[in-house]
Amino acid sequence: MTTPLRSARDRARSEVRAEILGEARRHLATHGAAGLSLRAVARDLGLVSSAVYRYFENRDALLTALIIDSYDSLGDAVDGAVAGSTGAPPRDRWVGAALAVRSWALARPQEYALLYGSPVPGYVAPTDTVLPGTRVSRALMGIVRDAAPRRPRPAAAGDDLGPDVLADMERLAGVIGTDLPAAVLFAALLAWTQLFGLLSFEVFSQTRGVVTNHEAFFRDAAATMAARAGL
Amino acid sequence: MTTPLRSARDRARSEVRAEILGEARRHLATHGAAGLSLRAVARDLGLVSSAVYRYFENRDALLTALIIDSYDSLGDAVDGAVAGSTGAPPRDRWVGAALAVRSWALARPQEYALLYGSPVPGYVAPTDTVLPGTRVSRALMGIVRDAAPRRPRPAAAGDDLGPDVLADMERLAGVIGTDLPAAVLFAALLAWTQLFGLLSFEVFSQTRGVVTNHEAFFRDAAATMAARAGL
DNA sequence: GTCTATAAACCGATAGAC
DNA sequence: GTCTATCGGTTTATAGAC
Repeated sequence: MTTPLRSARDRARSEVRAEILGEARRHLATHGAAGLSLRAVARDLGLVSSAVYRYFENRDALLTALIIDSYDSLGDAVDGAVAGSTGAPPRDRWVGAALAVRSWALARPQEYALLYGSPVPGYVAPTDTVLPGTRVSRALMGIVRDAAPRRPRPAAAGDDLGPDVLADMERLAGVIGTDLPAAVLFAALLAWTQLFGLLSFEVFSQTRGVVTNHEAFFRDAAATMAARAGL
Repeated sequence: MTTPLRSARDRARSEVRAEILGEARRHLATHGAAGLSLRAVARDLGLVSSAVYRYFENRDALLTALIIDSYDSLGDAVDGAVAGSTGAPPRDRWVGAALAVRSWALARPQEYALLYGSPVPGYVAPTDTVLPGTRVSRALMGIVRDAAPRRPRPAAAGDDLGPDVLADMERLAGVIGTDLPAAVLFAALLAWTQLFGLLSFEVFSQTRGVVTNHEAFFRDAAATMAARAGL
Protein backbone atom coordinates (compact mmCIF):
# COMPACT_ATOMS: atom_id res chain seq x y z
CA MET A 1 0.00 0.00 0.00
CA THR A 2 2.69 2.43 0.90
CA THR A 3 4.85 1.45 -2.03
CA PRO A 4 2.96 3.27 -4.83
CA LEU A 5 2.62 6.38 -2.71
CA ARG A 6 6.30 6.39 -1.92
CA SER A 7 7.05 5.76 -5.53
CA ALA A 8 4.99 8.76 -6.62
CA ARG A 9 6.71 10.97 -4.11
CA ASP A 10 10.07 9.69 -5.20
CA ARG A 11 9.19 10.39 -8.79
CA ALA A 12 8.27 13.97 -8.00
CA ARG A 13 11.42 14.26 -5.99
CA SER A 14 13.65 13.05 -8.75
CA GLU A 15 11.88 15.30 -11.23
CA VAL A 16 12.57 18.40 -9.18
CA ARG A 17 16.08 17.18 -8.72
CA ALA A 18 16.46 16.85 -12.46
CA GLU A 19 15.10 20.36 -12.97
CA ILE A 20 17.60 21.76 -10.52
CA LEU A 21 20.41 19.92 -12.29
CA GLY A 22 19.25 21.19 -15.66
CA GLU A 23 19.11 24.77 -14.50
CA ALA A 24 22.49 24.38 -12.82
CA ARG A 25 23.93 23.12 -16.09
CA ARG A 26 22.62 26.20 -17.86
CA HIS A 27 24.22 28.37 -15.20
CA LEU A 28 27.45 26.49 -15.66
CA ALA A 29 27.45 27.49 -19.30
CA THR A 30 27.30 31.19 -18.52
CA HIS A 31 28.99 31.65 -15.17
CA GLY A 32 31.39 28.73 -15.02
CA ALA A 33 31.84 26.21 -12.26
CA ALA A 34 33.44 28.59 -9.80
CA GLY A 35 30.51 30.95 -10.19
CA LEU A 36 27.83 28.34 -9.73
CA SER A 37 25.42 29.68 -7.15
CA LEU A 38 22.73 27.68 -5.40
CA ARG A 39 20.73 30.87 -4.89
CA ALA A 40 20.83 31.91 -8.52
CA VAL A 41 19.80 28.45 -9.66
CA ALA A 42 16.89 28.46 -7.24
CA ARG A 43 15.86 31.96 -8.26
CA ASP A 44 15.79 31.19 -11.98
CA LEU A 45 13.80 28.06 -11.21
CA GLY A 46 11.15 29.93 -9.25
CA LEU A 47 12.27 28.31 -6.05
CA VAL A 48 13.61 29.79 -2.89
CA SER A 49 17.17 29.02 -2.00
CA SER A 50 16.46 27.03 1.12
CA ALA A 51 14.24 24.64 -0.82
CA VAL A 52 17.21 23.46 -2.84
CA TYR A 53 18.87 22.24 0.31
CA ARG A 54 16.25 19.49 0.47
CA TYR A 55 17.76 18.07 -2.74
CA PHE A 56 21.43 18.86 -2.39
CA GLU A 57 23.24 19.08 0.88
CA ASN A 58 25.30 22.05 -0.25
CA ARG A 59 26.87 23.69 -3.23
CA ASP A 60 29.61 21.11 -3.56
CA ALA A 61 27.10 18.27 -3.66
CA LEU A 62 25.37 19.98 -6.56
CA LEU A 63 28.70 20.38 -8.31
CA THR A 64 29.50 16.72 -7.75
CA ALA A 65 26.19 15.68 -9.28
CA LEU A 66 26.91 17.90 -12.28
CA ILE A 67 30.34 16.37 -12.74
CA ILE A 68 29.05 12.82 -12.57
CA ASP A 69 26.24 13.63 -14.97
CA SER A 70 28.67 15.17 -17.43
CA TYR A 71 31.08 12.26 -17.24
CA ASP A 72 28.17 9.92 -17.88
CA SER A 73 26.89 12.00 -20.77
CA LEU A 74 30.32 11.95 -22.36
CA GLY A 75 30.74 8.28 -21.53
CA ASP A 76 27.44 7.46 -23.20
CA ALA A 77 28.46 9.38 -26.32
CA VAL A 78 31.79 7.58 -26.61
CA ASP A 79 30.46 4.16 -25.69
CA GLY A 80 27.78 4.64 -28.33
CA ALA A 81 30.37 5.42 -30.96
CA VAL A 82 32.50 2.47 -29.94
CA ALA A 83 29.60 0.03 -29.80
CA GLY A 84 28.36 1.22 -33.18
CA SER A 85 31.67 0.52 -34.86
CA THR A 86 32.18 -3.10 -33.83
CA GLY A 87 33.90 -4.94 -36.62
CA ALA A 88 35.20 -1.81 -38.31
CA PRO A 89 38.96 -1.35 -38.77
CA PRO A 90 40.46 -0.44 -35.38
CA ARG A 91 41.90 2.81 -36.66
CA ASP A 92 38.48 3.92 -37.85
CA ARG A 93 37.03 2.95 -34.51
CA TRP A 94 39.60 5.08 -32.73
CA VAL A 95 38.98 8.07 -34.97
CA GLY A 96 35.25 7.66 -34.55
CA ALA A 97 35.55 7.60 -30.78
CA ALA A 98 37.83 10.63 -30.84
CA LEU A 99 35.38 12.53 -33.01
CA ALA A 100 32.60 11.60 -30.61
CA VAL A 101 34.58 13.13 -27.76
CA ARG A 102 35.17 16.22 -29.84
CA SER A 103 31.53 16.63 -30.84
CA TRP A 104 30.45 16.30 -27.26
CA ALA A 105 33.01 18.84 -26.09
CA LEU A 106 32.22 21.43 -28.74
CA ALA A 107 28.52 21.17 -27.96
CA ARG A 108 29.14 21.67 -24.22
CA PRO A 109 32.38 23.61 -23.80
CA GLN A 110 31.66 24.55 -20.20
CA GLU A 111 30.94 20.96 -19.25
CA TYR A 112 34.18 19.99 -20.95
CA ALA A 113 35.93 22.68 -18.94
CA LEU A 114 34.34 21.31 -15.79
CA LEU A 115 35.73 17.85 -16.45
CA TYR A 116 39.07 18.55 -18.13
CA GLY A 117 39.89 22.18 -17.34
CA SER A 118 41.11 23.92 -14.26
CA PRO A 119 39.97 22.37 -10.99
CA VAL A 120 37.42 24.40 -9.07
CA PRO A 121 39.28 26.11 -6.22
CA GLY A 122 38.27 24.84 -2.84
CA TYR A 123 36.34 21.92 -4.29
CA VAL A 124 37.62 18.43 -3.75
CA ALA A 125 35.95 15.81 -5.93
CA PRO A 126 34.64 12.90 -3.87
CA THR A 127 35.48 9.35 -4.82
CA ASP A 128 32.10 8.94 -6.55
CA THR A 129 33.47 10.85 -9.50
CA VAL A 130 36.51 8.73 -10.27
CA LEU A 131 34.76 5.72 -11.80
CA PRO A 132 32.62 7.72 -14.27
CA GLY A 133 35.74 9.76 -14.92
CA THR A 134 37.50 6.74 -16.40
CA ARG A 135 34.81 5.76 -18.89
CA VAL A 136 36.41 7.51 -21.87
CA SER A 137 39.87 6.14 -21.30
CA ARG A 138 38.44 2.67 -20.73
CA ALA A 139 36.47 2.90 -23.97
CA LEU A 140 39.57 4.01 -25.89
CA MET A 141 41.76 1.34 -24.34
CA GLY A 142 39.07 -1.19 -25.16
CA ILE A 143 39.54 -0.41 -28.84
CA VAL A 144 43.26 -1.02 -28.51
CA ARG A 145 42.73 -4.26 -26.63
CA ASP A 146 40.13 -5.59 -29.08
CA ALA A 147 42.43 -4.83 -32.00
CA ALA A 148 45.19 -7.02 -30.61
CA PRO A 149 44.42 -10.27 -32.48
CA ARG A 150 44.64 -8.76 -35.96
CA ARG A 151 47.32 -6.22 -35.33
CA PRO A 152 48.57 -5.37 -38.82
CA ARG A 153 52.00 -4.02 -37.99
CA PRO A 154 54.47 -4.19 -35.15
CA ALA A 155 54.56 -1.26 -32.79
CA ALA A 156 56.93 1.49 -33.74
CA ALA A 157 60.40 0.74 -32.54
CA GLY A 158 62.74 3.28 -31.06
CA ASP A 159 60.57 3.86 -28.02
CA ASP A 160 63.21 3.52 -25.39
CA LEU A 161 61.07 3.37 -22.30
CA GLY A 162 62.59 3.78 -18.88
CA PRO A 163 62.04 1.13 -16.22
CA ASP A 164 59.43 3.16 -14.32
CA VAL A 165 57.38 3.69 -17.44
CA LEU A 166 57.74 0.03 -18.38
CA ALA A 167 56.43 -0.96 -14.98
CA ASP A 168 53.44 1.35 -15.37
CA MET A 169 52.65 -0.13 -18.77
CA GLU A 170 52.81 -3.68 -17.46
CA ARG A 171 50.49 -2.79 -14.62
CA LEU A 172 48.15 -1.09 -17.09
CA ALA A 173 48.12 -4.20 -19.29
CA GLY A 174 46.84 -6.16 -16.33
CA VAL A 175 44.17 -3.60 -15.56
CA ILE A 176 42.69 -3.57 -19.03
CA GLY A 177 43.22 -7.28 -19.52
CA THR A 178 45.61 -7.59 -22.42
CA ASP A 179 49.06 -8.89 -23.15
CA LEU A 180 49.94 -6.10 -25.55
CA PRO A 181 53.59 -5.04 -25.37
CA ALA A 182 54.48 -1.98 -23.31
CA ALA A 183 55.46 0.03 -26.36
CA VAL A 184 51.98 -0.35 -27.82
CA LEU A 185 50.28 0.68 -24.61
CA PHE A 186 52.64 3.61 -24.32
CA ALA A 187 51.76 4.71 -27.85
CA ALA A 188 48.08 4.38 -26.99
CA LEU A 189 48.53 6.60 -23.96
CA LEU A 190 50.33 9.12 -26.13
CA ALA A 191 47.38 9.07 -28.50
CA TRP A 192 44.99 9.51 -25.59
CA THR A 193 46.79 12.50 -24.12
CA GLN A 194 47.35 14.00 -27.55
CA LEU A 195 43.64 13.79 -28.25
CA PHE A 196 42.72 15.72 -25.13
CA GLY A 197 45.59 18.14 -25.56
CA LEU A 198 44.45 19.11 -29.01
CA LEU A 199 40.83 19.25 -27.95
CA SER A 200 41.61 21.43 -24.95
CA PHE A 201 43.59 23.75 -27.20
CA GLU A 202 40.64 23.97 -29.56
CA VAL A 203 37.95 24.42 -26.92
CA PHE A 204 40.05 26.92 -25.02
CA SER A 205 41.08 28.76 -28.21
CA GLN A 206 44.80 28.09 -27.94
CA THR A 207 45.32 27.12 -31.58
CA ARG A 208 44.11 30.38 -33.08
CA GLY A 209 46.37 31.35 -35.95
CA VAL A 210 47.76 27.85 -36.34
CA VAL A 211 44.85 25.64 -37.26
CA THR A 212 41.99 26.87 -39.40
CA ASN A 213 40.00 23.71 -40.12
CA HIS A 214 39.93 22.13 -36.71
CA GLU A 215 37.87 19.09 -37.59
CA ALA A 216 40.23 18.12 -40.41
CA PHE A 217 43.25 18.62 -38.21
CA PHE A 218 41.69 16.67 -35.37
CA ARG A 219 40.75 13.80 -37.65
CA ASP A 220 44.23 13.57 -39.17
CA ALA A 221 45.79 13.83 -35.73
CA ALA A 222 43.67 11.03 -34.32
CA ALA A 223 44.33 8.80 -37.32
CA THR A 224 48.07 9.42 -37.19
CA MET A 225 48.32 8.73 -33.48
CA ALA A 226 46.20 5.60 -33.83
CA ALA A 227 48.45 4.35 -36.60
CA ARG A 228 51.46 4.92 -34.38
CA ALA A 229 49.81 2.79 -31.73
CA GLY A 230 49.58 -0.03 -34.24
CA LEU A 231 45.88 0.43 -34.96
CA MET B 1 64.51 69.32 -13.12
CA THR B 2 61.15 67.67 -13.35
CA THR B 3 62.55 64.51 -14.86
CA PRO B 4 64.14 62.96 -11.72
CA LEU B 5 61.07 63.80 -9.68
CA ARG B 6 58.79 62.19 -12.16
CA SER B 7 61.09 59.27 -12.39
CA ALA B 8 61.02 58.77 -8.63
CA ARG B 9 57.26 58.90 -8.62
CA ASP B 10 57.12 56.46 -11.47
CA ARG B 11 59.42 54.14 -9.63
CA ALA B 12 57.24 54.19 -6.54
CA ARG B 13 54.25 53.65 -8.76
CA SER B 14 55.66 50.66 -10.48
CA GLU B 15 56.81 49.22 -7.16
CA VAL B 16 53.32 49.38 -5.72
CA ARG B 17 52.04 47.95 -8.95
CA ALA B 18 54.45 45.06 -8.63
CA GLU B 19 53.38 44.47 -5.04
CA ILE B 20 49.76 44.34 -6.09
CA LEU B 21 50.60 41.89 -8.84
CA GLY B 22 52.57 39.74 -6.43
CA GLU B 23 49.76 39.60 -3.92
CA ALA B 24 47.29 38.91 -6.70
CA ARG B 25 49.42 36.01 -7.83
CA ARG B 26 49.36 34.59 -4.31
CA HIS B 27 45.59 34.95 -4.28
CA LEU B 28 45.39 33.18 -7.60
CA ALA B 29 47.13 30.20 -6.07
CA THR B 30 44.49 29.78 -3.40
CA HIS B 31 41.25 31.09 -4.83
CA GLY B 32 41.70 30.62 -8.57
CA ALA B 33 41.24 33.12 -11.33
CA ALA B 34 37.47 33.28 -11.10
CA GLY B 35 37.72 34.08 -7.40
CA LEU B 36 40.31 36.81 -7.76
CA SER B 37 39.04 39.79 -5.79
CA LEU B 38 40.44 43.29 -5.96
CA ARG B 39 39.25 43.94 -2.43
CA ALA B 40 40.85 40.87 -0.94
CA VAL B 41 44.15 41.66 -2.63
CA ALA B 42 44.03 45.21 -1.31
CA ARG B 43 43.10 44.04 2.18
CA ASP B 44 45.96 41.58 2.44
CA LEU B 45 48.30 44.26 1.20
CA GLY B 46 47.24 46.77 3.84
CA LEU B 47 45.60 48.92 1.22
CA VAL B 48 42.06 49.99 0.82
CA SER B 49 40.20 48.73 -2.21
CA SER B 50 39.74 52.06 -3.89
CA ALA B 51 43.47 52.67 -3.87
CA VAL B 52 44.00 49.73 -6.19
CA TYR B 53 41.87 51.41 -8.83
CA ARG B 54 44.70 53.95 -9.29
CA TYR B 55 46.86 51.09 -10.58
CA PHE B 56 44.38 48.88 -12.38
CA GLU B 57 41.28 50.12 -14.06
CA ASN B 58 39.24 47.15 -12.92
CA ARG B 59 39.40 43.49 -12.05
CA ASP B 60 39.83 42.40 -15.65
CA ALA B 61 42.82 44.69 -16.14
CA LEU B 62 44.49 43.09 -13.15
CA LEU B 63 43.73 39.67 -14.58
CA THR B 64 45.19 40.68 -17.93
CA ALA B 65 48.38 41.86 -16.27
CA LEU B 66 48.62 38.56 -14.43
CA ILE B 67 48.16 36.59 -17.62
CA ILE B 68 50.80 38.54 -19.50
CA ASP B 69 53.21 38.22 -16.58
CA SER B 70 52.66 34.48 -16.40
CA TYR B 71 53.11 34.01 -20.14
CA ASP B 72 56.35 35.98 -19.90
CA SER B 73 57.54 34.02 -16.90
CA LEU B 74 56.91 30.76 -18.75
CA GLY B 75 58.39 32.19 -21.93
CA ASP B 76 61.56 33.19 -20.08
CA ALA B 77 61.88 29.71 -18.60
CA VAL B 78 61.53 28.00 -21.96
CA ASP B 79 63.66 30.48 -23.87
CA GLY B 80 66.34 30.03 -21.24
CA ALA B 81 66.28 26.27 -21.69
CA VAL B 82 66.38 26.59 -25.47
CA ALA B 83 69.15 29.16 -25.48
CA GLY B 84 71.19 27.06 -23.04
CA SER B 85 71.06 24.02 -25.30
CA THR B 86 72.36 25.53 -28.54
CA GLY B 87 74.38 22.95 -30.38
CA ALA B 88 72.94 20.01 -28.50
CA PRO B 89 71.12 17.25 -30.40
CA PRO B 90 67.70 18.58 -31.44
CA ARG B 91 65.85 15.84 -29.66
CA ASP B 92 67.60 16.68 -26.40
CA ARG B 93 66.77 20.33 -26.95
CA TRP B 94 63.11 19.47 -27.38
CA VAL B 95 63.03 17.30 -24.28
CA GLY B 96 64.81 20.01 -22.33
CA ALA B 97 62.32 22.63 -23.40
CA ALA B 98 59.42 20.33 -22.58
CA LEU B 99 60.85 19.64 -19.13
CA ALA B 100 61.22 23.37 -18.60
CA VAL B 101 57.55 23.85 -19.35
CA ARG B 102 56.70 21.05 -16.95
CA SER B 103 58.87 22.38 -14.14
CA TRP B 104 57.32 25.80 -14.50
CA ALA B 105 53.81 24.38 -14.50
CA LEU B 106 54.30 22.14 -11.48
CA ALA B 107 55.77 25.03 -9.52
CA ARG B 108 52.80 27.26 -10.36
CA PRO B 109 49.79 25.06 -11.06
CA GLN B 110 47.30 27.89 -10.72
CA GLU B 111 49.22 30.07 -13.13
CA TYR B 112 49.30 27.13 -15.52
CA ALA B 113 45.54 26.79 -15.08
CA LEU B 114 45.16 30.47 -15.78
CA LEU B 115 46.99 30.15 -19.09
CA TYR B 116 45.99 26.69 -20.29
CA GLY B 117 42.93 25.72 -18.28
CA SER B 118 39.32 26.76 -18.43
CA PRO B 119 38.75 30.31 -19.60
CA VAL B 120 37.56 32.69 -16.92
CA PRO B 121 33.81 33.18 -17.46
CA GLY B 122 32.93 36.67 -18.52
CA TYR B 123 36.55 37.62 -19.15
CA VAL B 124 37.70 38.23 -22.68
CA ALA B 125 41.44 38.38 -23.11
CA PRO B 126 42.53 41.58 -24.88
CA THR B 127 44.87 41.38 -27.84
CA ASP B 128 47.85 42.29 -25.64
CA THR B 129 47.91 38.71 -24.43
CA VAL B 130 48.21 36.92 -27.76
CA LEU B 131 51.85 37.72 -28.54
CA PRO B 132 53.22 36.60 -25.14
CA GLY B 133 50.88 33.64 -25.46
CA THR B 134 52.78 32.36 -28.48
CA ARG B 135 56.25 32.42 -26.95
CA VAL B 136 56.32 28.75 -25.99
CA SER B 137 55.10 27.47 -29.33
CA ARG B 138 57.54 29.78 -31.13
CA ALA B 139 60.40 28.49 -28.99
CA LEU B 140 59.44 24.87 -29.69
CA MET B 141 59.00 25.48 -33.40
CA GLY B 142 62.37 27.23 -33.39
CA ILE B 143 63.99 23.99 -32.30
CA VAL B 144 62.34 22.16 -35.16
CA ARG B 145 63.36 24.81 -37.66
CA ASP B 146 66.97 24.95 -36.46
CA ALA B 147 67.24 21.19 -36.68
CA ALA B 148 66.34 21.19 -40.36
CA PRO B 149 69.87 21.23 -41.90
CA ARG B 150 71.07 18.10 -40.15
CA ARG B 151 67.85 16.17 -40.07
CA PRO B 152 68.95 12.59 -39.44
CA ARG B 153 65.97 10.74 -40.78
CA PRO B 154 63.07 11.41 -43.08
CA ALA B 155 59.76 12.28 -41.53
CA ALA B 156 57.54 9.35 -40.77
CA ALA B 157 55.57 8.36 -43.80
CA GLY B 158 51.95 7.27 -43.77
CA ASP B 159 50.69 10.62 -42.59
CA ASP B 160 47.95 11.13 -45.11
CA LEU B 161 47.11 14.74 -44.55
CA GLY B 162 43.96 16.23 -45.98
CA PRO B 163 44.14 19.31 -48.19
CA ASP B 164 42.98 21.71 -45.46
CA VAL B 165 45.63 20.49 -43.06
CA LEU B 166 48.25 20.63 -45.79
CA ALA B 167 47.34 24.24 -46.47
CA ASP B 168 47.64 25.08 -42.78
CA MET B 169 51.05 23.46 -42.62
CA GLU B 170 52.30 25.36 -45.64
CA ARG B 171 51.10 28.61 -44.15
CA LEU B 172 52.77 27.70 -40.87
CA ALA B 173 56.04 27.00 -42.68
CA GLY B 174 55.99 30.53 -43.98
CA VAL B 175 55.25 31.98 -40.55
CA ILE B 176 58.16 30.29 -38.82
CA GLY B 177 60.44 30.67 -41.83
CA THR B 178 61.30 27.17 -42.92
CA ASP B 179 60.84 24.91 -45.88
CA LEU B 180 60.27 21.80 -43.84
CA PRO B 181 57.75 19.42 -45.37
CA ALA B 182 54.18 19.53 -44.15
CA ALA B 183 54.41 16.09 -42.57
CA VAL B 184 57.26 17.22 -40.33
CA LEU B 185 55.43 20.33 -39.20
CA PHE B 186 52.34 18.27 -38.59
CA ALA B 187 54.32 15.86 -36.44
CA ALA B 188 55.77 18.81 -34.55
CA LEU B 189 52.29 20.15 -33.85
CA LEU B 190 51.27 16.72 -32.63
CA ALA B 191 54.24 16.76 -30.28
CA TRP B 192 53.29 20.23 -29.09
CA THR B 193 49.68 19.37 -28.34
CA GLN B 194 50.68 16.02 -26.82
CA LEU B 195 53.06 17.83 -24.47
CA PHE B 196 50.36 20.13 -23.16
CA GLY B 197 47.77 17.38 -23.07
CA LEU B 198 49.92 15.21 -20.86
CA LEU B 199 50.93 18.16 -18.71
CA SER B 200 47.33 19.27 -18.25
CA PHE B 201 46.39 15.74 -17.28
CA GLU B 202 49.18 15.70 -14.73
CA VAL B 203 48.55 19.16 -13.28
CA PHE B 204 44.81 18.56 -13.17
CA SER B 205 45.22 15.04 -11.74
CA GLN B 206 43.65 13.19 -14.64
CA THR B 207 46.27 10.45 -14.88
CA ARG B 208 45.83 9.13 -11.37
CA GLY B 209 45.96 5.36 -11.45
CA VAL B 210 47.65 5.25 -14.83
CA VAL B 211 50.99 6.97 -14.43
CA THR B 212 52.99 6.75 -11.23
CA ASN B 213 56.32 8.34 -12.14
CA HIS B 214 55.16 11.37 -14.04
CA GLU B 215 58.54 12.83 -14.79
CA ALA B 216 59.76 9.61 -16.37
CA PHE B 217 56.60 9.28 -18.41
CA PHE B 218 56.75 12.88 -19.51
CA ARG B 219 60.37 12.59 -20.52
CA ASP B 220 59.79 9.44 -22.56
CA ALA B 221 56.70 10.96 -24.12
CA ALA B 222 58.53 14.11 -25.17
CA ALA B 223 61.45 12.13 -26.58
CA THR B 224 59.16 9.79 -28.51
CA MET B 225 57.12 12.61 -30.00
CA ALA B 226 60.27 14.53 -30.91
CA ALA B 227 61.67 11.47 -32.65
CA ARG B 228 58.46 11.12 -34.61
CA ALA B 229 58.89 14.72 -35.76
CA GLY B 230 62.29 13.80 -37.13
CA LEU B 231 64.28 15.40 -34.31
C1' DG C 1 47.25 58.93 -4.21
C1' DT C 2 45.32 57.14 -0.01
C1' DC C 3 41.66 57.45 2.90
C1' DT C 4 36.36 56.96 4.78
C1' DA C 5 31.93 56.05 3.60
C1' DT C 6 28.53 54.33 0.90
C1' DA C 7 25.56 52.25 -2.74
C1' DA C 8 23.62 48.20 -4.43
C1' DA C 9 24.08 44.22 -5.11
C1' DC C 10 25.63 39.15 -4.16
C1' DC C 11 26.62 34.67 -1.48
C1' DG C 12 25.99 29.99 1.69
C1' DA C 13 23.55 28.44 5.17
C1' DT C 14 20.06 28.04 8.91
C1' DA C 15 15.68 28.59 11.99
C1' DG C 16 11.15 28.05 12.28
C1' DA C 17 6.20 28.69 10.55
C1' DC C 18 2.98 26.33 7.78
C1' DG D 1 8.92 20.20 1.41
C1' DT D 2 8.25 24.99 0.48
C1' DC D 3 7.98 29.23 2.49
C1' DT D 4 9.67 33.88 5.12
C1' DA D 5 13.15 35.92 7.51
C1' DT D 6 17.56 36.29 8.93
C1' DC D 7 22.72 35.96 10.04
C1' DG D 8 27.09 37.18 8.72
C1' DG D 9 29.65 37.54 5.37
C1' DT D 10 31.21 38.77 0.48
C1' DT D 11 31.78 41.60 -3.94
C1' DT D 12 32.60 45.76 -7.66
C1' DA D 13 32.68 50.34 -7.95
C1' DT D 14 32.16 55.31 -6.92
C1' DA D 15 32.03 59.97 -4.30
C1' DG D 16 34.39 63.06 -1.89
C1' DA D 17 37.59 64.53 2.09
C1' DC D 18 42.41 65.13 2.93
